[in-house]
Amino acid sequence: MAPRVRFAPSPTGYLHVGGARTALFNWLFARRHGGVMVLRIEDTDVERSSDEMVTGILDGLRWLGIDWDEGPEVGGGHGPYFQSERLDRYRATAERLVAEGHAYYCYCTPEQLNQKREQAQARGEGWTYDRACRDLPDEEIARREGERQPRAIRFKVPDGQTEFTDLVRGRIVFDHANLEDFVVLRSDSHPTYHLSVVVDDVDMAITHVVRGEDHISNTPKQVLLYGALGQPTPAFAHVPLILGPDKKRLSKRHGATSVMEYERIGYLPEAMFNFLALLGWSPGDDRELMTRDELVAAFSLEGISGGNAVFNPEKLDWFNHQHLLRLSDDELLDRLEPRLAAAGLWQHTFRGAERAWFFKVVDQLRPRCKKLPEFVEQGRPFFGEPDAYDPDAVAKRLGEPGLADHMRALAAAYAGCAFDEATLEQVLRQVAESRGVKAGVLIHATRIAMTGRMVSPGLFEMLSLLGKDRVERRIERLVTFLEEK
RNA sequence: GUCCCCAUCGUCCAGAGGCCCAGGACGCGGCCCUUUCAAGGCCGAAACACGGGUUCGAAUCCCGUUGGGGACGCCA
Repeated sequence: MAPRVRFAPSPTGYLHVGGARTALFNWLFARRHGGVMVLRIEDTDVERSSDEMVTGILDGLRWLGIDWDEGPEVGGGHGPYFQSERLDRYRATAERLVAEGHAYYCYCTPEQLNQKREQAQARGEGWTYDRACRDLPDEEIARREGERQPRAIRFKVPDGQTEFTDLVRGRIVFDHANLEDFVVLRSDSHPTYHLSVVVDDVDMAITHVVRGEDHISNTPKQVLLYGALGQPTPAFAHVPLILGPDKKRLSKRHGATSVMEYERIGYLPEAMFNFLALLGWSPGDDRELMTRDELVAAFSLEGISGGNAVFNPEKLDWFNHQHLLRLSDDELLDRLEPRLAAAGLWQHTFRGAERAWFFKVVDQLRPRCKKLPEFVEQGRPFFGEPDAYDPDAVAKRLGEPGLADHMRALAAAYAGCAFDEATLEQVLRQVAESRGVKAGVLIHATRIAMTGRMVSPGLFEMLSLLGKDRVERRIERLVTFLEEK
């Protein structure tokens, strides 16, 4: 049977890297086995959920290339896929549990419970619900119902143990003594997570629940619910968490955690995808740089490691650089256009007459850029005008006596020569020799003339790409600058 | 406090009893290339948390300790 998995985010925040990786593992598993990827929005927390967050999450998934077969915007035969549209299902199920003796009405108020909890904590003890309402006499219940007293519905946890097999960790056993009679339906008749997740996973015929390790301790409660509802339990796979450098759960204070933030900073989705996939999982061999298809082909839940993983930004940068290096010219062009346009450096001719030239420039930039914005900055001398001369560059490289004259001589020589790299280099070296200076003096000065900076792609490649007019103009400008200095 | 999970280089992983005085990658150091900066190539430093078992033999299995993480809500 084809597996059915789901990613079920709560729209109380943007898609963060931890959630993205969970979604990614689910997706890889579904695609690997020809299964179905379901996207479900868990918006039962009315207070904190918002539509804006829903779109944000969908955008994040789409950016990463994680698509879904059933869910928002695509529909499917097991919907609705928003929990807020399924409230009747949860209520009916909760009442059914009560009717069948698996759950009971609890009239304790949140205030009372908080008080008891705080008292216990003050004593340094944990607190679990004291089952005050578990065995209320029928008349008592009838009376309170008659008075329409607000009440929640709690699951009646039986004595014993619950065990389940986790696909990444093996057998896990919980003693019911450590489980409390948890609420399944709140007094406002909204379901809690435990109920809604089980009802939905049953309704949506989910076969494999792949989620964060923080859900392990919730699992026995849900297994109990499956049992009470007479449903088989799905397979579980709890994936490790992503940690910050301080080994604490990754959060805002560690820097960017929103997936779309990485898009904004200039990371490639394929790099992010590759990096995230390898964070806590490996194909079993030494491969690291992988395409989406290779990852799908190699994926297995067994390859997920048990320990938490620290998010390593340097390695993400490396992945990004490697994927940048492997992008086709056209793909790179597509991703660069909006950024160049935003910087006022885009010409429509880059897709037409100057297309080949554009790609040559980009080839020079590629090995030097780890993120997209660097193409804009380093490409500025090619696509626009050079920056103002960097004071450090001026101080370090323009101090040679007679430099203005040397540069004038270079300009004169360049005026009459072919503009290929080899000739450009040969001519420059000849000028340097005839004037009795080291070639480096002219090279560095010319680089500053072209870019305003001390670092750039190879000088002669650059000169050739810039063309005679621009090279002459920029050398003249430097000469003027030197003479006025 | 109770319960659960985890434990190989700084970091991410490989390793499913002998192939391991532990392999790859990022990062770091050095060298080469070189007009700068990268890229690239080569070399190097760097780990089986600790203690008991089991076994002819343990990074690999078991127990304990320690350490880290997670969960204990009418949040998801």
